[in-house]
Amino acid sequence: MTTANDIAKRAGVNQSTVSRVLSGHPSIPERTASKVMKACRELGYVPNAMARGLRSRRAYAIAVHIPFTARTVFIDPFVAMFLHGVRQEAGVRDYGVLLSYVDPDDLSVDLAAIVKSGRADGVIVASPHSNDERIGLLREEHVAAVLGRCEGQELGDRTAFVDIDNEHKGYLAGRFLLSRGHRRIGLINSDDDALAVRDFCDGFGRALAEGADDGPGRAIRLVPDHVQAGATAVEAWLAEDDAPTAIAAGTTLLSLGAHEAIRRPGAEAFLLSIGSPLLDELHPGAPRIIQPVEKLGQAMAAALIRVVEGEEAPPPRMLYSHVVDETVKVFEEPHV
Amino acid sequence: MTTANDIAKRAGVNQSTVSRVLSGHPSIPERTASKVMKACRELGYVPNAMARGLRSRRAYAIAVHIPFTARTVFIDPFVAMFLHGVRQEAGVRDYGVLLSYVDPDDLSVDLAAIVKSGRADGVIVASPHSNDERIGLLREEHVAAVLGRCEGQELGDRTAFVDIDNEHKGYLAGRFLLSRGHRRIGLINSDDDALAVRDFCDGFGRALAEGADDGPGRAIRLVPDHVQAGATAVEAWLAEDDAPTAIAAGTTLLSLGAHEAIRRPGAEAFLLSIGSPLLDELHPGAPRIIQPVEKLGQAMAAALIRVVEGEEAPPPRMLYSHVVDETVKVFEEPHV
DNA sequence: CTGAAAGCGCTAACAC
DNA sequence: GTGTTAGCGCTTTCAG
Repeated sequence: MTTANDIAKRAGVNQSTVSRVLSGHPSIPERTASKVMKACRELGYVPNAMARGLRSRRAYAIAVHIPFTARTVFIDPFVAMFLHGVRQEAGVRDYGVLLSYVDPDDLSVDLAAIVKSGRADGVIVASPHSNDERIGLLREEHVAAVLGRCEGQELGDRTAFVDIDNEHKGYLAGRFLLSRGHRRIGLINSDDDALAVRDFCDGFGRALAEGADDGPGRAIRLVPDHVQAGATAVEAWLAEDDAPTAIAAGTTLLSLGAHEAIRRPGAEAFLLSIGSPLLDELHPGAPRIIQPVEKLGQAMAAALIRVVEGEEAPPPRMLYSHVVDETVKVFEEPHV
Repeated sequence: MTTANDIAKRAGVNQSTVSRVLSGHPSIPERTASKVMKACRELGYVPNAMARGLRSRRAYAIAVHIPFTARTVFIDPFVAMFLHGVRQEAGVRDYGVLLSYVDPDDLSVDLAAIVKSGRADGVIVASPHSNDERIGLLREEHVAAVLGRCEGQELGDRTAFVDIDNEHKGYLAGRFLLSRGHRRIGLINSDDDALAVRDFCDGFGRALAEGADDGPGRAIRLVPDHVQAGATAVEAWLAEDDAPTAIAAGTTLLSLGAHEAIRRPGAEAFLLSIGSPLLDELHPGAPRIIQPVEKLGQAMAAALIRVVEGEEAPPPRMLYSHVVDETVKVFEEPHV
């Protein structure tokens, strides 16, 4: 194992000089720096992260907490894309990414422990049900964390918020369908009690109020978040007398289910799906809502790293979706 | 921040005794242990992983290297399930899981660096194209690693191999279709040059030789690994004169594509898919090959941890798939 | 600008 | 059985 001391000897300088060169300390003459760098290269030196972390009281790593219990996680590409974004941003800033373990049978896992142990400097909590009690603990322990939108959460000085604006997403969906000339528009969404779902519905309702024939009461249907449930529900809906002429689906799985339904004989409706690589494969070119999922991962990582590096927690931030139709036309709704 | 010293003072013992208690050292009287544990609980003590790692020269963490560039990774639940398995096993053994960052544009990332830096004790390389040159470096640097099957890789003393037996999987697929009475059976698989694909085809060919009418030459078709490509190919195939009466699909996406094809008018064939939560959603109850994906993650993590804990690298290990049909009947092929 | 030296919190000899 | 002690490899004062 090569240490900074080995480099120092080889370069004929003091070990602390090696440290300074490697951490980009100012006022190091070119000549010294290059000597050191050369020695590093020759010996294939990689600084020991533990020693560095122990001394500097920083892990240069962030943890990502994702409840892997949900079956949906295995199906919806959301998580993979999100993680990709996190890694990208963390990688750029030379931070490691740790998967925070969650025992499926024991959700009482201590989210703060991974930070208290010094393995990570902060946590990204990517739970859709982020208003659980454990989050309060993070703030109490002054653990750096970034969360999605969570109602009723106080802003700790080490807590940042970044999320996709689901209300806007729902509004966007409604506005888009209206813009296509539809007046009886419907939304099928998950019956999950996640905030994301409620916000989406709220936004959709707001759009409805601005131009649809139906009120929100009749235009939104909540079903279990499964392909088959979505297919069944949409099929039944379209068979009704006052069936909508256009439907938006609020989740990836329901989108797939809705696609099943509208191609069954007798059913006919314009369908707006949630976009994902999966949808692109199965229904290329379908009108779809594009969510900035990778960007969400990046933004959460960036916000967290900012906090752990001592900057003030940035103000809550929302990311906005857009609609793509006919593979070229992009539909956007300005967000206030 | 609470340290072992704080615990020691509170419990009225020496700091090293605290260390001993926490690392389950033998011959510690019940009374001392409980005093220490009590103090830990009261102060919410979490040992500092860096200090521990620095001293013991172990990170108690493993890295997972997954090439996140491939679009397929976002669609196929394989990766999420695999990661789940890894985390599960690592969690049980109190190891952290680190995502090894891969710059999509720069695959020259040093796989050994994460271990040399002391952030992780070993690497799981989950690349499907695992016969790339970087792996040789792992062995040269004596980095603990666990790989899938890779042709031509020498066994380093710190290198373990665990993989799903794809040859067996192909054989299983062929045998299953034959067992259902089909004599003209076909396989549609990815045209990717991954070993996994070749092995699958080999195994399928072996089964064919034992009882199908066609030779392997005509019975296997390779197409790009996309839903649409699979659908088109299967549709065309089934329209031919000597069309197979049963088809196996070799990948998740091709399975979905094949499903598209066989429900188009005029096409008719028995279809054996690759199982996944995604398939369950879209085509519940379809005959399918169940691969032990989570188990693969667990097994790779277990093998790696064994190696990093100083045990000899276990011999290469294969995991076997089975077929589920009619939601109850399980079809297995013994593996030699 | 660079060297010397003091630890970060823990583990693991080594004493007793 | 438990205390004492010497570091692990690095960062960071403090001198010079």
